[in-house]
Amino acid sequence: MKDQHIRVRFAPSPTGPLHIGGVRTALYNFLFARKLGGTMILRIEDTDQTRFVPGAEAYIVNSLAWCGLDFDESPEKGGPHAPYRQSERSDIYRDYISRLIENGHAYYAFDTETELNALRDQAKANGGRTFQYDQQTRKTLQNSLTLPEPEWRKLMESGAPYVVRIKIPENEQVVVHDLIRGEVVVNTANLDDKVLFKSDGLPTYHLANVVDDYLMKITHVIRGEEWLPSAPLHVLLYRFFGWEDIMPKFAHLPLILKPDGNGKLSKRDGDRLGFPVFPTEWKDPKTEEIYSGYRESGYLPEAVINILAHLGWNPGTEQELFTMAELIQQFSLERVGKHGSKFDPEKAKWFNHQYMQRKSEDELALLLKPYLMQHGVTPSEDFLTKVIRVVRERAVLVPDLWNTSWFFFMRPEQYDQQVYQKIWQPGTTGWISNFAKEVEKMDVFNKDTLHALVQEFTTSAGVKMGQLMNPLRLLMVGSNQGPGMMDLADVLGKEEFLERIETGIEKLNRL
RNA sequence: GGCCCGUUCGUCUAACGGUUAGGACGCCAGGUUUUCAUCCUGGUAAUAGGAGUUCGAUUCUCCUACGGGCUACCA
Repeated sequence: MKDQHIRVRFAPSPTGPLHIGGVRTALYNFLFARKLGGTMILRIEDTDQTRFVPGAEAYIVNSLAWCGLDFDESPEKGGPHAPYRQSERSDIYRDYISRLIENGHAYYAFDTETELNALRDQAKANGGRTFQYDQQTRKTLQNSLTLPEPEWRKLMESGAPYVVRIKIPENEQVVVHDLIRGEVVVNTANLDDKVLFKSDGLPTYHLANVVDDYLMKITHVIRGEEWLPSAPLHVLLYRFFGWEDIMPKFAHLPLILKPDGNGKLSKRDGDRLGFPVFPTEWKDPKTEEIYSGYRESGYLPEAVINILAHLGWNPGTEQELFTMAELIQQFSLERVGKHGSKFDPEKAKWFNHQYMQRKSEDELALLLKPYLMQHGVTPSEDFLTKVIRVVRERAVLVPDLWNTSWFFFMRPEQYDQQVYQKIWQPGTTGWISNFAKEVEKMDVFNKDTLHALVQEFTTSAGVKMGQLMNPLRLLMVGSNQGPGMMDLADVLGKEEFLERIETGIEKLNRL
């Protein structure tokens, strides 16, 4: 087992954007493969044509790429087991389903969806029980087990729609060995005769994933917990095909839950609660609805990865921040927890802040550039660096870079009225003008010399620091925001500093 | 309803059967910053309940409660 070549797959269905739960599943597969020198495969599970959403596959690939996750084999990259889209593999499944029928492990069923739905409604009305197509009820339904062969053959030839169902054996214990949960034992009496092959000629997930995992030589199936209930069915299929001894190992990951209330995180929770659930923005092609993404909200991909890695997994140390390389090195399935985790948007922000602080000045400048262009400002590199130095620590998300620095590039147009009312006293205009005159005389203008001047001025004029500094800030920024007053003045420079005092006082006096 | 999985501070989590039950986020308080944040220091706060096994259970077993998942010709 040690020297076996690890092969894992991430197998989404292209029914829409991938939310962060799916991204985390992809991430854990990726980390597992990369750590053990294995192969990471993307397989598109598009056997349900009715749920196909245009653009979803590209979204999945691109958004994972943004997160830093890539594949060794995939639909676009190809690989030794191509094609990697199940819709392009339908002939393969046809062969395998025939084998199951020949072996007596599957059978044809002719009951229509409407008939079965009627039975379900009836069962519900009668005693709250759910109708299942299983070892009991199949005896009373229309299938190749109950109908004489000539009869069901005739039905098929007449073009009647049919499906193929697995014939679940009676009263057997099926054991699933799960790397995260240990042994899960289920009696076949509780399993139903799931459809393996639909009347549209395509397999269901259950058949397709088992056949493909076998053909693609998958060694480990790492997927969400929602698949645990059907894992015994999959084990049975491996057994019926005679592949049980080379069956992949299973690891069912706990789910990511809503931050409030209960239940698994769903696509609408994000915009309902004010945080993204998708890695990148998604526009629903049908409804035109827009779902926000981490990228567009100003999160860094490395932060998103760190958040997800740490949601359900921990290295057993007190390390919180990881590079992808560290994750690859430290990841192990053994240290994945068993229980679901509520997503914490506040901690997500904290992670992003940490990564923002780790960026170099050049990297931050690059992140700020789009906002500068958008506002038509073209500062020198030197000035930009100075600005970044004084605002960087306040940036939690990428847009904060601009939100906390715009006033370095543009003069304030408006002045916060509340702040004005609060700090502007009868003598303020006079003090500021006198102070400005002193500033004008300065030969060297920087944070130290200005600070010295402020101290000297306040003492001799008999005003408090705040009485001078707060109005100055309002004149520079238009509000009570921003970096330290001395840093602010230092970056702005003497000329601009005085200019803003002059024009600002003019504007304020007109109010 | 049935089947399966789970349960340590509000949240994410750590703890070979022996710890004052640790860390992180949040929150609260103080300090720095004469703004707002950041930052620093400190604090608050948990083993769901009940039986058992054991010299000793957060840790093992069972029951209960609660939570979650599944229960489609969807994945």
